[in-house]
Amino acid sequence: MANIDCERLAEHSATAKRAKEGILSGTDLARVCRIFQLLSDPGRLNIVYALMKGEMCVHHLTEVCGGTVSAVSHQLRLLRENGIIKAKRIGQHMEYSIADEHVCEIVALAVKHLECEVD
Amino acid sequence: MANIDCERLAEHSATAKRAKEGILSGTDLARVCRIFQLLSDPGRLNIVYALMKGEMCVHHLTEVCGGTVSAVSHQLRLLRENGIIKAKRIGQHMEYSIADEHVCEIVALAVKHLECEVD
DNA sequence: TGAATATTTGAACAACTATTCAAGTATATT
DNA sequence: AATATACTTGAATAGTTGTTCAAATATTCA
Repeated sequence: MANIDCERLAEHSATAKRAKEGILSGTDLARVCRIFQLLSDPGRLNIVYALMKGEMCVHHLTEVCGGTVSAVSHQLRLLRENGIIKAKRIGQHMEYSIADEHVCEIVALAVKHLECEVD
Repeated sequence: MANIDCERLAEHSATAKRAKEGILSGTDLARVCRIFQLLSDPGRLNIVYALMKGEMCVHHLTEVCGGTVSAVSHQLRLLRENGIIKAKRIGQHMEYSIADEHVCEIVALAVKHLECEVD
């Protein structure tokens, strides 16, 4: 029997069809998720956010972001392995810098939108 | 003794000072991380991406995103508790939709940038 | 009221992740 | 060569997270 919801549910069905057609491929999905995952840790986000201000060595990054040098180093490795940052040796020091500007834009957008929210 | 790195290291130090001044506050950092964390799971990202196409009920979402109804429901709860989506009862169904357009923009940017990459 | 459909929920379990600590490598200085 | 500084790495551990399964709730319809 036709009830008041039929129209709305038909729309849902049409939306589902469109959504199914436009779904992200397995590899695209995995790549986008991986980026978000890397940015989901406070330590790593701090590092990326700090490097957006300029190049720095591990000691300075640790000073800015807190924690131990070892923990920061582990996080730097993850970010580097995933192409978000890059490293260059300068004598005894390693100079870290941003490798993927796209990721910076995503971070900048997220921070900007956060500040828009009124709660 | 002055070596070739001094200038660069002095720059690092100045960058560190700037980075320290501009660091995200504890709560801002946590909120941005939380958003990224919610988007870092393939199931949840699929859900958000699907809802960007329009409103849908749990059954349709499960059809689009795969997995079991229970798993999708658990993920919907997390997204809802964090204000990313909202729900409305329509008879026996729940109609889920986007609550935070900012998050959609972040997802859209991430997907768009992914497609720019040449590798 | 009772059966059917749609969704939620809690508990348990397996998989993953971040940190710590100790030991390792790399470079510079003496 | 020996020491100091800067950083990395591996293993262990504790905490977190996603999924599953079974049971519960909510609504509709006969």
